[in-house]
Amino acid sequence: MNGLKRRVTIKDVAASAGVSYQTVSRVINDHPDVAPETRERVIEIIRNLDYRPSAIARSLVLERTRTLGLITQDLSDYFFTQVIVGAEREARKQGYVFVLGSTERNAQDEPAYLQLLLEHQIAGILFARPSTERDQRHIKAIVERGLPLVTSAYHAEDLDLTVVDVDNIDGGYWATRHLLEKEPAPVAMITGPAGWRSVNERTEGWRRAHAALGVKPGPVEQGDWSYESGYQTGRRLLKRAPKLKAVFAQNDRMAIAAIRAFRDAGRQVPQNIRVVGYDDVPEARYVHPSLTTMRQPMQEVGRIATQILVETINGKQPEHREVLLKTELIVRESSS
Amino acid sequence: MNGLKRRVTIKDVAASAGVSYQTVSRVINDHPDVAPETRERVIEIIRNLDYRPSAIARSLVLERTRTLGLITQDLSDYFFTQVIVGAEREARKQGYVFVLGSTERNAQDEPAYLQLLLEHQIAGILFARPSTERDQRHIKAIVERGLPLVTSAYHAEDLDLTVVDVDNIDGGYWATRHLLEKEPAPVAMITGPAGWRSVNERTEGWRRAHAALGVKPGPVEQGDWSYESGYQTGRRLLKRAPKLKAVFAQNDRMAIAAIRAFRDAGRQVPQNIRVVGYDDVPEARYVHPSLTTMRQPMQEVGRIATQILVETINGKQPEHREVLLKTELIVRESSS
DNA sequence: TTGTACGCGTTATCAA
DNA sequence: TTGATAACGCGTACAA
Repeated sequence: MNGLKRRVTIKDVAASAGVSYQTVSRVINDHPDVAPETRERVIEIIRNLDYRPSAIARSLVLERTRTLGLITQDLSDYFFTQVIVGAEREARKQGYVFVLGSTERNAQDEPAYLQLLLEHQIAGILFARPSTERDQRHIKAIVERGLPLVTSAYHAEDLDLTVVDVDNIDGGYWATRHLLEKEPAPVAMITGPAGWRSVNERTEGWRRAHAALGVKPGPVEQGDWSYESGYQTGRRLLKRAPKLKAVFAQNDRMAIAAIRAFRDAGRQVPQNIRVVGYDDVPEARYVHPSLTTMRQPMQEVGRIATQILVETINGKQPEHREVLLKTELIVRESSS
Repeated sequence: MNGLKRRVTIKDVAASAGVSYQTVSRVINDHPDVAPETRERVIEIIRNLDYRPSAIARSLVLERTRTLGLITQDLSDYFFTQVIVGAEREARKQGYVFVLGSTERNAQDEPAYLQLLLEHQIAGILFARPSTERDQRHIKAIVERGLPLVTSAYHAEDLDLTVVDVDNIDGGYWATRHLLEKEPAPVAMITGPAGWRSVNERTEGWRRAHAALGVKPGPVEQGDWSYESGYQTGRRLLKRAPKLKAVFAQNDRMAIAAIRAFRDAGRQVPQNIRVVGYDDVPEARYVHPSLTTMRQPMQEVGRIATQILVETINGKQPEHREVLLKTELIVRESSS
């Protein structure tokens, strides 16, 4: 077919070194019982022949792979791509690789990719996608199967999942509090879609901040994280509350688009309306006005999630079922 | 260790169905010689037992996997994440999975992940990253190994690679021509980093557009695709050419940041300076002013690249060594 | 310290 | 139409 050279096997190395292939195996796996000279000679040959042990054959006999499944949804979502970057780095460090599960929005075809992943004998799964009700069933199937599973930002009420996430209550609290401290007026909010835990939590933080400062909460509109929805909900907020002073948008995209909507309606940000977003996407610094936002340690989320996943695969019980990392308020023009 | 249930094997199915496991294998692989009733019974049992053939064992005997390697660099780059989305969808459709290679910027650790990929016996590699000189060596190693390789947007002078890309000369031409037709004044340009083929090509298109309309080309500054560099080069352009009328930035990020720099220097876009970007990132519609840009069919690039890769794996010689898809000019406020 | 036999789950070959 | 057997590359148990 194609010009793929025949694979160099452990036997080739053994023959070339004049030992049994068992000895070569011992060298590869750092077993103690092998004479130093033999070891050196074998290592030399391995290098010369550019021999690489077959992960396939190894997996077959060991009955476990060093392959992890990565389930994601939307690679254009900044949060999750950053999680993936951190996760992949950690996996590589540990000698694992990630195979890409579905990157589609459509949750219905999950069985297909799950099947694909299971056929590939993955040792564990990282769920790097937000919670929606639809895939509870699939998650449950994974858990029941006994397959190690760690999620980042994915929560399920009735399942005892290991979750690595950002402290969204805290994040929502400080985003709102920052606005309230500038001026103790109701802070309107643009939320993400219903059913997301991060949405409920950021909302809870927003509520608590108002309670803490004794201010009545402002109006709430629900978006879907997109620019488009940020623009639309921004317009609706203005209609409902023409004297709007401050807005907390639960992600940067909606914040940026809402600012655009305010501008189109003749309002100035931050002079008339102050805005805080969430994420600290790269463009937050460069849009006009630059955007005050809550920065999240996303790569760190991916790193820790992968670390816990590998530990779980190795039979260790995770110490905590939930790891929450802190956000950081980045103040820029939009709230000044 | 952990509670992983023992895997259901072909033998379990065979025993349960009262046939030899060979017969089961025939059913799985749709071989003709099997009695209809036997087939049905086996299929029934397979479903009941939730049996899935082991891709591992299958790969071992077939000496080829249905695993592809994905080498990428920067998941926060819109172009490549979209390519990946298209690639993953196509792979899944064909029964292949992608394993994630390095997502790091650092080209030095490539051997490590390449080794990891090779150990996993990948059937082919998709390079979804831009050309830089540094990894020529690794690419060459892959090609010499006879491993099927398709790149998207990655070109190498001395290697006969199969490349799927966007027609950047054409894109650069029309971006520039659009500005020149608004007003026949020199168009300044903010390029990407030196050494990128896409940069050279967009630059060539820019040059040709000036030639076509008989206008002397404007000044050129080199950025690195980042917002930050767009801001800095924007400022520098203003210093060099205070009467600047039009700018073509080779990506949207730099365009958005340059607009910000112009604003900070007291210039209005598009009233004083018209700007065109490249990519059509989602925020292009929502920044102020909204951004005129060249849209690229990125998912399509990924889809076609994967399709060609799988064909190559199956021993088919690709018809074209280079597939170029067309860009589309999206006119918005920044050039009006 | 080194070598031999066996098995992991599957497909291909050949015989029945 | 079906079954028995070898083979893929490797690690483990045991023997030498």
